[in-house]
Amino acid sequence: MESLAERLFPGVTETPEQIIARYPKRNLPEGAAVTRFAPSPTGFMHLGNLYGAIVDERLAHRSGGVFMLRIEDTDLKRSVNKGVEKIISTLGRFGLCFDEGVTRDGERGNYGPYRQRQREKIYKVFAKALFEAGRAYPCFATEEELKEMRERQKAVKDNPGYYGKYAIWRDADEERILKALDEGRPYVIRFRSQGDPSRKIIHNDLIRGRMEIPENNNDFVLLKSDGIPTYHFAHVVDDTLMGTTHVVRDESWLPTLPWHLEMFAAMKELFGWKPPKYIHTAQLLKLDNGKKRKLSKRKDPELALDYYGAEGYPEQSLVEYLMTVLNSNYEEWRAANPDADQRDFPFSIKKMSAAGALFDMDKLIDVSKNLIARMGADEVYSSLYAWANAYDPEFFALLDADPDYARAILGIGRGGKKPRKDLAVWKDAKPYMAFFYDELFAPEYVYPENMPGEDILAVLKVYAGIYDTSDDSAAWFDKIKTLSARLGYAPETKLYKAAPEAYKGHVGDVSMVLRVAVTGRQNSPDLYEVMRLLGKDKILKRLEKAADQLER
RNA sequence: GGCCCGAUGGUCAAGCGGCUAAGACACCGCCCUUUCACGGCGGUAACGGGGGUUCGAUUCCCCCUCGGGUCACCA
Repeated sequence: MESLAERLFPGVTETPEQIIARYPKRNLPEGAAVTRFAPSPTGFMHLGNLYGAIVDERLAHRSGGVFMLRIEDTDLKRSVNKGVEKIISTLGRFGLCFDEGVTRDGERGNYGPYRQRQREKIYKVFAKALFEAGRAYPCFATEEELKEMRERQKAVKDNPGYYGKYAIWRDADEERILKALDEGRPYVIRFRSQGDPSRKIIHNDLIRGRMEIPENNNDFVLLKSDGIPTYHFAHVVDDTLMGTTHVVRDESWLPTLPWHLEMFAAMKELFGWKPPKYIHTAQLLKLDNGKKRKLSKRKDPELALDYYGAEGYPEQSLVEYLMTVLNSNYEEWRAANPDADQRDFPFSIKKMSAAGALFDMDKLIDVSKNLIARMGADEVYSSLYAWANAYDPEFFALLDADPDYARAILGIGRGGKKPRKDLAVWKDAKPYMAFFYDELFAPEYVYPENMPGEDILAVLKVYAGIYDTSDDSAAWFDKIKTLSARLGYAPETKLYKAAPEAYKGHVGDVSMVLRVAVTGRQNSPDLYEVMRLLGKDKILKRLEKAADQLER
């Protein structure tokens, strides 16, 4: 004769002890943290994912522990083809690599399977054990019934949930259950709570410290009607079997923490299980109409990590920025160790804030500018090259056609004690470099207002005759000074300032004419360097073009 | 609405009973400078309110307020 447990959990042949034996205690040094990144394979990777993953990775790798990837695919609606591939490659770009768990072509490690769908039988074994211990029961309530119930609760201002008198299947006798089973009605397995919200439990969170939270009294779902566990149950089972020591997740999990703790308490009685350490992280917020709110997938493109790739933020910029949010002393450390590897920073949970942080794009841009300013021209070129290859074919073609030229352009003002910081993202490079390429050269001839047209024309014409590629920067500038003086402009700015009435303007004005003619705009990096790179032919053509424009 | 979390300048934040309340970003001014970028110097700007505890509270406790989160067979 088949028992009720066997009918409720068909196909369960193993015992909990057999399974537990397959997941031995890990052999790791004292204090080593085992963490896991456990996303649903939605294919959507966002800032919060990265934020949490950095914490997981740092904790594991700084302690000589293990960083694993577990895929929480218990909800089919959230699964997407290639989702896993996307997760691994995205995190990989940010320098986060897993030691264990799901991989591109399978999985690695002795604590798998690491995809929850493939662990179905394991969960059932433990659910069955809970049932047999009186800590779980089947519930045949339909969705409509539950919905109705919630409405009733709302109407009488009771707390929503499946508890107390609302737990209609909690005390069903075997006869009733068998009848429902015979009728083939779908059912879920619920946890039988013994909690009382008027009592408090003490929880020590690694970020928030000591917390007092009411006990749970909800008979929440362990196994859904398709036999797949909810997140809550899977969390308890997996993180125990896999030996997770630290669970990092965002604070929106705090409200269900009492559920998890009560499950652990039940599992402790049965199998001696203990909960991991919890790290409930603050959320990244955004200011919207003067109000803070959680970043939203629909409304905020900057939530998606793909956004930063397309804009051309170096991956490391985002990591650096997130580190400054994660550990308040990171900036100080970075200032003292400008060239150190970010991984050498003594990351600490103690330095993490419990309060939510507004995502600060200005700060990210600043961080990114500094990061790019520290790179050499070759590194800038190769990163820019890769970015353009993916996002800007026209620009890519130019970069590809003459790598040395591009590298030389990017090398202007780079490498010294006070490097230029023109670039925050790779997208900035095209407008910054555009005038170096005839294909992109789109001049706007705006000359100093104090200069009459004939003087401008004279500068353009005369200079065309005296520019010499072999001049060094001093000789080059001397020529401009001499030209200035000849036309009635002060050869030194100081002279002009001392006696403005004696001159029509100063050498800066004359330089500006040349700059505008050659670069097509009023701002540029060092004009001497610019001209050297452009070469005499281009310079002469551009001077001529500018003169033509003026004469017309 | 119940429950939970949080609260120092516009933003991120240091502070952990006694300070002229750091620093960074942003903003403004000056200097440097042939433009820009960089750099230097300086400036505006904060402990949400009320009660306690204490010789003394930004710091500890309570209440209020405000902000956020969460109340699924989603994670």
